[in-house]
Amino acid sequence: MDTTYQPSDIEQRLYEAWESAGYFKPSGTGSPYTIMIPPPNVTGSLHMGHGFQDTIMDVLIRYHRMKGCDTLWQPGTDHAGIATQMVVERQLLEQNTTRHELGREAFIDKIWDWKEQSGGTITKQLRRLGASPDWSRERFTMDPGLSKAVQEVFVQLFEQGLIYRGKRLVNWDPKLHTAISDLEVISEEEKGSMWHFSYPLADGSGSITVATTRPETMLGDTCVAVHPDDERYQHLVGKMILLPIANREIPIVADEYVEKDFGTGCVKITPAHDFNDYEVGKRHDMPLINILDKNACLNENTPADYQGLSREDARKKVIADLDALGLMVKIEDHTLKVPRGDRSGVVIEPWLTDQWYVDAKTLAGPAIEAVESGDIQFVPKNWENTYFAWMRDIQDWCISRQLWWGHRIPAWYDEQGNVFVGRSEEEVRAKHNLGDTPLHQDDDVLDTWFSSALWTFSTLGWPESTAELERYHPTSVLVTGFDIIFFWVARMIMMTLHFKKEVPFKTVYVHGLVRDAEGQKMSKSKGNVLDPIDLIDGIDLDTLVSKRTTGLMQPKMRAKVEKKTRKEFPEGIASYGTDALRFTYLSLASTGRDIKFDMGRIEGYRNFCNKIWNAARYVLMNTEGHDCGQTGNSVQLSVADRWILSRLEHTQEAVAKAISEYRFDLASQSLYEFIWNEYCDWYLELSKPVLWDDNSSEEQLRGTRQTLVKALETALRLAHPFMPFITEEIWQKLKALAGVEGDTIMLAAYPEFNSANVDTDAESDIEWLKSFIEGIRTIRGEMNIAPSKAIPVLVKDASSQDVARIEQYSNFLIKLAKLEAVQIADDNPPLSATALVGDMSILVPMAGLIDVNAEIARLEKDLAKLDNEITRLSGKLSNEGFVAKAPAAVIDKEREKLAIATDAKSKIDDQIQSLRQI
RNA sequence: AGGACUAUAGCUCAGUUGGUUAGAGCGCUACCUUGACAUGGUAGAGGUCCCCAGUUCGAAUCUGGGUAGUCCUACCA
Repeated sequence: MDTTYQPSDIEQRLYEAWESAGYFKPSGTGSPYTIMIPPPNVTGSLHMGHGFQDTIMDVLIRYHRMKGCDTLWQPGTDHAGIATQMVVERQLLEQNTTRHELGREAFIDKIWDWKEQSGGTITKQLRRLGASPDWSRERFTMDPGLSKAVQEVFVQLFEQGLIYRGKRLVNWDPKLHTAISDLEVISEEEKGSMWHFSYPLADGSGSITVATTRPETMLGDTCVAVHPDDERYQHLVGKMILLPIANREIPIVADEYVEKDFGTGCVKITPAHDFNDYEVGKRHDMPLINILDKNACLNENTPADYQGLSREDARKKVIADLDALGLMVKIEDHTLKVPRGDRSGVVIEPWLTDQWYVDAKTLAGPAIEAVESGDIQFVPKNWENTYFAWMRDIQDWCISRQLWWGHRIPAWYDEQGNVFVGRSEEEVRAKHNLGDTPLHQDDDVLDTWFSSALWTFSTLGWPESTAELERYHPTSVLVTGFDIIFFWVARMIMMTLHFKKEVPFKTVYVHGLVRDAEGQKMSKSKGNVLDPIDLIDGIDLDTLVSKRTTGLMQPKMRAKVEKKTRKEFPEGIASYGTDALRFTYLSLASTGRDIKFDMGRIEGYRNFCNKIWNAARYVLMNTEGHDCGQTGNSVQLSVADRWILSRLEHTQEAVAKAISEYRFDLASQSLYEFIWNEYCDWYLELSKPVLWDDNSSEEQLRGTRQTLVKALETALRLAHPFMPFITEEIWQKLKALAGVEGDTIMLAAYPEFNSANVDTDAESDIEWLKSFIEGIRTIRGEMNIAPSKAIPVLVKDASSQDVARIEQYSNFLIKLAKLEAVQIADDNPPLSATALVGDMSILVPMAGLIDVNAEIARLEKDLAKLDNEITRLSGKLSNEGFVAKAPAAVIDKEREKLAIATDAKSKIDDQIQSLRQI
C-alpha cells in the first residue's frame, strides 16, 4: 500500500464493480426501505446542492441496506419544461433558426436529441459521488409510463371537477410567452418612481389625482376607486372621469380595498393588468380592457399612436403626453416589488388568458391533515409550520404552460370551442359521439411540477397496479431542500393522497442549502459555483477561472469573478476524493438552514481518509502472515484490546442514534473521534508494546492482532455508508484476516450496539493510563524535555489500585510516556516536577532536566485555576438555596469536585513550597 | 406588514430533558523526521456564549424585550 491515500486509484474501479455486480438493486427480502430521488433536470449537471442531498440519501440507503432492509433507491430525472426548451432554443438561435421555423414536431425531436446527448451527464456525476441507486429502474418524467400517469391524473381530476379551464389573469412571461405559476414569480424590491397625475372630471367641475407606479396601464383603466369613508372624495363617488389620452369616460367608485393614507387615496383601476384591480373591477362590474399583446406590447385597444409600442416605450409616451396636457402633478422616487420570471428574469405581466387550473384548495385538505396527524413528519419539525401556512392559504394552481416541451394537455376542442378531455382523441370522439367532427388538441403542455407531483407512485408503475407499487409505496423518507417544499413536497402530498389514498412518504427530511464560503448562494451568474467533481478530481486555477467566467449573464462580472477566484483559490483546487467530499457534506448536515462550504473542512477530511489509510497499513503490516485468531486459536486480550472494543461499542450506539435523528453531522463526528482520537491516537500506540515485546505470549499477540483487525473491520463497516470507497478498499484487504465472509462491504452487516460488549473496567483503567501519560507529556512539553529523552518517574500517595495498575501496565507507561522506569517514591523524594492522577502524584525528578522557576510558574498557573474552581464550588455549596433545592446527586457531585480540587490544591501548594525552599 | 430562523474561540460549527473547568475541526504558537501517517505527532494559547431584564438554588440552554443578519409569505396603487 502507498503511504498516502490516492482516491483516484480506487474509486471508479470499485464503483464499476459494485454496479455491474448488481449490488444496488433491492434485495427483495427484509422490510422495504424506499427513497425516491428528487429528480434533477435531465439536461442539467450536478451542483453542490445535489452532491449534498444525494450523499445524504446514499448514506440512508447504504445504512439500511447493510441493516438488511430491502432498499430501493429510485433514480431519475425530470424534463424541466421551460429550462430545457430555453437551452435548445438558444442552440437554434446560434444556428440562425427558431422553433417556429422548425415547427413543433421537429423542435421536440431536437429536444429529444439534446436529451440523449446530455442526459447522461448528471447520472454519470452521481456515480462519481458513489451513489447507489438502482440504475436499472431509472425513470424520466416523459417516459411512456409516467406520461400515461400524467394523462390519467389529468383526466380523472377533470372528471372530478378538480381541474378546470378559465379565462383569468395569470402571471405572463412576455419573453418566454407562457403563463407561469405564482411560485415561479420572484418579487424583489427595485427602485422605481411613483407618478401622480390628474384625471379631469367629465363634467369639467374639477379633477382627481391618482398615483401609480405603472403609468402605461392607464390606457386600460376602467374606473378610479376611493375609500368609502374618505371624506375628501365621498362627494365624487358616482361621478365620471374623462380618461386622458384614451378619451373614455370612466366612473369613480368606492371600495374598501383603497387605503386612505397611501398615495393620494385615489387608485386607478386596471382590471385586466393587475391582480388587485381585477378583484375591484369584478366587484363593481367593470369591463376588462386588455391593452397588451403576448410580447407585452400595446395592442389595438389603445390609441393608434400607441399600438405596437413596448410597455417601456409606452410608459415614456404616456408620461410625455400627460405632461404635455398639463396633467402631470409630480414624480416621486419609490421602491416597489417588481415581479420577475424566475427563468427569464423579465418583468411578469398579469395578463388575461385561458388557462388550466387545479383546484388546490380541495386537494389541500387531506394534505394538511396528513401532517397534522403525524402520518407525515417533517424533520426538523419547524418546517411543518411553513407547510401549514402555505397550505392553509393555497391558491389554485395554474398548470398550463405555453410551451412545446412537456406533457401535452389531453383536451380537444371542436370548432365551436367546446372542450373535451380524455385519454386520446378516439376516446373523446367515442365518448361524446363526435363522429368525424374536426377536433384540435390543446396546444399547451403541463407544468413540469405536475408530473413531478406524481413521482413516488408514477415511477412504480401507476396507474397499473404493480408489485413494486404494492411493496415500495409509501416511500420511507423524502430528502429535500426547503426551497421546494411548496413546489414539490406539498404537491406530491396532495396528488398522492388523492390518487393512492396513502401518503407518498412518512418522513420529509429537510436539509439546508449549500452556500459559498461567504454565505452567498452559489449561482452561475455570480460565478461562485463549485463543481463537486472538481473537488473530487481537483482542478487547476486557469481551468477553474475559465469555467466560472464562461456563460456569465453579465459580461462585466468577468473581471470581478476572475479576481475573486484567483484570490480564493490561488493554487486551484486539490484533488480530495469522493469520500472526503461526502464526509464533508455529512459533517455539515446539522439542523441549520445555510451551509457555508468551507474548504478547510474538506481538506481536513481528506487528511482523515489518509489517517484511516495509514492505520490500515499499520494493521496489515502487523497482522498479515500472522495468526490473528481467525481460526479459533485461543487469545488473551490486553486492557487496551478490551478498551478499544468497548469504545467501538459506544461509537456504534452514537452513530445509530444520530442517523435515526438525521444528525449526520453528529454521526460523522463520532466516527471521526473514534477512528482518529481513540483508535489511531491511543489504541494503535497501545498495541505496539504488546506486538514489539519479545516476552509477549502467543495468546497475547493473537489477542492484540485479532483486536487490531476486528476493531478496524467493524469501524469500516460502521463508516461505510459515509465513505464507501476507502472502506471497501481496505475491507477487501482485511476481511480474510478478520475471518469474515462476503464479496463486498456494501452487503456486510451493519454493526449494532450490544451493551454486553461494554467493558467499564477496561475503560476506567485506560482513562487512568491516559491521564498518567498525559501528565508526563505535559511536563515534557512545558519543560522542554526532548521527547527522545527517557526519564525516570516516581509516584507518591499511590492507592493500592494505583500500585496494581502501575505494575500491570508499566510496559504501556514506559513505552508511551518514554520512561526509564516507574517507582514508588520513599519518604524523601527528590526535587521533582509534578502531575496529579487522582490522589496520586507523579514525580519527574528535576535533576538536570527542569528549571525550578519554570516549574513553579507552571504549578502556580494550575493553582490559580484550582483556586477559581474552589471559590466557585464553595460559593455554590454555601448557598442555602442550592443545598436545599438542588437534587442530591448534583450536590454530591459538586462536593466531590470541591474535595478533589481542594486536595489537588494542597498537593500543589506543598510542591511549590518545597521547590521554593531550594 | 406578518412569520420563521440565526447570533458560542480569528474562521466554520457542535452543545441532548437547565447542573461541563463551554467543546471539535481549521488557523495560530512551541517542540519533534520515534520503525502507519509531516495529508503526521506532542504540548499550548485563544471565549463578556450579541445586549438588557426576568424565572430559578443554578441559565449558553427557559421567558420577555432589544440589536444585527438571513430567509419566507403577503403587499400600497
